[in-house]
Amino acid sequence: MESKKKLRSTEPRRIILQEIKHSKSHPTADDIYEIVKKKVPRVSLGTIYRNLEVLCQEGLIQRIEMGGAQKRFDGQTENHYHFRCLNCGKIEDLTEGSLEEIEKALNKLSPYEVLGHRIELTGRCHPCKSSNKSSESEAAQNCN
Amino acid sequence: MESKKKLRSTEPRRIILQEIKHSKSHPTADDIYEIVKKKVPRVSLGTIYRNLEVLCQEGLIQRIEMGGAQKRFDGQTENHYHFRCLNCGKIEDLTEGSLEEIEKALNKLSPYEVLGHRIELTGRCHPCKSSNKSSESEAAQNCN
DNA sequence: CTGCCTGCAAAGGGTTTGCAGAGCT
DNA sequence: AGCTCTGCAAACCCTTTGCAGGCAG
Repeated sequence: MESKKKLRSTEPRRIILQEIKHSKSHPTADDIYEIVKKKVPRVSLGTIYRNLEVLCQEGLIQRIEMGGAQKRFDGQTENHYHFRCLNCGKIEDLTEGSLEEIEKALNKLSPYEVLGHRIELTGRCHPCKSSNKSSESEAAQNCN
Repeated sequence: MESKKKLRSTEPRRIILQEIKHSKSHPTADDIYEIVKKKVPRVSLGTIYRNLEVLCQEGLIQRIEMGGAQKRFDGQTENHYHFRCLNCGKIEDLTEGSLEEIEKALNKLSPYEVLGHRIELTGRCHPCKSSNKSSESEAAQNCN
């Protein structure tokens, strides 16, 4: 299922992988570009995208493409769910809880062959809830 | 929560709303453009996008922005789930089944205030499964 | 040495926006 | 009449790609 080709270990590639694995912020391609540029000033955005693509193919990282404009990347490749704050846009992993019962129920849901699934919860993170300043309306839930 | 401003009833807007409500194919902006153009040849893509935006804000339609490149729109505004075929890209609504037990389990999942959620199942629809020609590899599940 | 990987720059696709005129209400 | 909506076209943003040179294995 994964390609397992021989990947070369180049400096940009090493840094990209390492940053995504260590980051908890689900960075965008551009976030990663900025980070890598600090260590490899001449790196280009094209290189970032090409490496993200390759690393995804190898199953070393994962793409998140649910709500929101830009794609984000996740170093955790196990199946898990995401919480996205409608106010500040932050994305967090949901790893706690009884995923099993959900997954069991999900598999009954489709008449087709189910190979995978994605779940994204939306709402407000604690900081946004307490500060209570809504930078985006709640209508964003249905239409961001 | 929804704006409920006075929307004018113009021909493009009427047709756009009607088409999305009647369509089961979760059309993209461009799909809608093609349809509307048959009845209003001079309509522009800008008008399509502006109206989709407004209709979303009013809660009359819904955006689907999970996997896949282009955004798609859905006339059904109730919370429901989608199945996307990894092979042909088709998106179908999942309305059957015990959504309740899933939703109950989901609400326990996040430490934050949960306002909504999206679930997308991926797999193969019947036609693609039987024809068995994979236009995209299954690796696409994690990385499309 | 081989061929993967890179930087650069241009192209691509989808979406948004500024403008002046047209159409609802 | 007044303000929204429209067509048109340009701008935008993110992402992808072609090319020639560079570097890992």
